[in-house]
Amino acid sequence: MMNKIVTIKDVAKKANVGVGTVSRVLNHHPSVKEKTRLKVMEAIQALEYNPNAIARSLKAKETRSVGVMIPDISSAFFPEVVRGIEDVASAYKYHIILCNIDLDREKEKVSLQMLKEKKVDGIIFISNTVDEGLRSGFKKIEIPIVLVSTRDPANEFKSVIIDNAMAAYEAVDYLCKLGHREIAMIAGQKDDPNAGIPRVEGYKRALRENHIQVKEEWIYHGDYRYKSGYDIMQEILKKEKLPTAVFAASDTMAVGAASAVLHRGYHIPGHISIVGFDGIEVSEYFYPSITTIRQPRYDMGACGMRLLMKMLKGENVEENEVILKHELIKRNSCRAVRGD
Amino acid sequence: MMNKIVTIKDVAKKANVGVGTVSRVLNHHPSVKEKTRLKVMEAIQALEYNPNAIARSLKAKETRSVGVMIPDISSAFFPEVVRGIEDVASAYKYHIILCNIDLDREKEKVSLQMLKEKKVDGIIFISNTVDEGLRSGFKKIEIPIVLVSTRDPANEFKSVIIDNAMAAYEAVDYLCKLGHREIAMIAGQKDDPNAGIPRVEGYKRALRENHIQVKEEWIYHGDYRYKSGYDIMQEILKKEKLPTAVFAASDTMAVGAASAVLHRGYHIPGHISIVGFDGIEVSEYFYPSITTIRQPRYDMGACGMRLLMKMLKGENVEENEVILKHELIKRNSCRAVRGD
DNA sequence: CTGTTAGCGCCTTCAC
DNA sequence: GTGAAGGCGCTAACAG
Repeated sequence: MMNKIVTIKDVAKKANVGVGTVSRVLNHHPSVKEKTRLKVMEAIQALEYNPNAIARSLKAKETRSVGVMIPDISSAFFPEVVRGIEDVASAYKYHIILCNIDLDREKEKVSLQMLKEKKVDGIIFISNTVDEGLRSGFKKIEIPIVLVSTRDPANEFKSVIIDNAMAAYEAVDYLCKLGHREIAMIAGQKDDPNAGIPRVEGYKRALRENHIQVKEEWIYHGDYRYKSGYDIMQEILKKEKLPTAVFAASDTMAVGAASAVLHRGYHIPGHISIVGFDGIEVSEYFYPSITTIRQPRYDMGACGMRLLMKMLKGENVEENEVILKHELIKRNSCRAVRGD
Repeated sequence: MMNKIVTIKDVAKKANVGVGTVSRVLNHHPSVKEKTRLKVMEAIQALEYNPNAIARSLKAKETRSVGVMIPDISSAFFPEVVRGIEDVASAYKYHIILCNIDLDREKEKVSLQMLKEKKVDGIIFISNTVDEGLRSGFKKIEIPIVLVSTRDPANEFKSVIIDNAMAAYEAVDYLCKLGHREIAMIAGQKDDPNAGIPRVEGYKRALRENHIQVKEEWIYHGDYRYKSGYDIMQEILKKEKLPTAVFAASDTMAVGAASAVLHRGYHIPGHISIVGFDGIEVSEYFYPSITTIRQPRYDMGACGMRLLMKMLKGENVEENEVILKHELIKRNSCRAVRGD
């Protein structure tokens, strides 16, 4: 049920003016005599009138709402991104409609259809890869769309992202400069064009540039979650030759790996150094705190939303891909090793 | 900008029927001949028509949307609650409008006004205390409202919550039964009727029932955040006489406290045992994993939303306060101490 | 400056 | 069974 119905008409009657005048007052139209404006305002107060955004939307053909499609709000990486989006949105008097997609193409479709019917003005799509089906779905809906923390291989949509390869490079280079030469990697999925492949690339390049041979068998693939980090680390710890450092493609895996190390009775960073990726809170709260690459999650959301707002206002947006700066945060999970 | 405009009228024309008939088909009205139904469906397909939820809402006086007012989506406790809400909402074809309130009464007002104008059908209000201003705001808006993880002292609104006093009691009783007699508490704010006061009460009752004297100076007050846990623990560690166990009113503070203990060179649980509260992920991922009280966050959200749905459908809801079950999760941060 | 009117897209009587 | 018409609350164009 919607609210009690005090309409613009009631206000008009009460103030002895036409509905047009009330509308003008509401929209701060300049051409209203101060005196009548006051009369109208009074009536509005008296009747406790508030405008009906639905009716307004119907007329204006804009809803001041944007859809936010996200894998899972309860996954540690995203809440901060959403917060960034929401802050910018509410500054512009927009609201967001959250859709949890769970990396499920079917849910994606359903949500997209829903957003279409709810007539959102734009969409922010987070983290999942953009495949052919999605791309055509996006094109059909004919509203501005911004990708955050993912990119469109075909480059048809604007995106906000960090330079994953570069970030991974810096993380691993840091370990190399610390003297580590035996560095394993707990990577993401092999076929993830987003957080998977580029981070492995960065890892390899850092090794090469530091004249360390890349050993493919030291690259393990997890799913960014705690358990996979833990399990893979257990695996690593069984080997004859242990690495002196491990680079994980997510903080959650890094923490899983760290727990496995500690559980086994080794010391961090005494025996093994660890670097994570993302900069979520757990990397800071873990003991020892984990060195990591910080992704500017809040800014990614905020920047994506600002971009979308520009597009909604019809402003020209030149850049097709916004690369935000990441940051290597040095904490207590890494030590320098002596060369011998 | 809203979508391209293919309206019910276009469909009607294309199918050679009246708009009424199209509407009936859309709403699965029984009294439509199969043959015309097919004709209409065809036209819908051909034109790629999709209904305009805005227009529908205007007519129907319901938007199928609910407002969710939350302190801060980027705070660890809430995302899972929101996920629960969203899952139930989308099952009913509702969507949610997220508002971050930051425990700021002014933002609260602004958001409430916004939700009013957007004509949400109901509101879920999370975690903040319900004061007089808010209560009157809620009453004016005249739509169903459900409180989650908080309650209304005046009992005018339905709520979904756990038994905080009981949960705290169980946590501390567990420590007592393990043989601890020197148990400090890192509590929440003194005046928080929600997660503050009841948890202290539970702590005290557990001590009393285990014939342990309550020492007020062993009750410290933090703000549920990491730093306050860390700082307070440092304070505690400076004392002559150390407690053998610490009960924190949030996992985040528990982890902060644990870090301080480890940083100081003590062992957990060897020297000091720790119990947290909430059951957020960090309590599980920390090393050693932290014993805690799990709040069923997802269910709290889902249950709150189901309650709201019932109210929206006009069903009678007898219970005024739903108490969900918490759970003591025993992990590796507590040890038994020998009586002497 | 301000009142009146015609829709925005949809649903719902009310006749036929 | 189905078409036509009225109206949900609002804005914008057109007169005055």
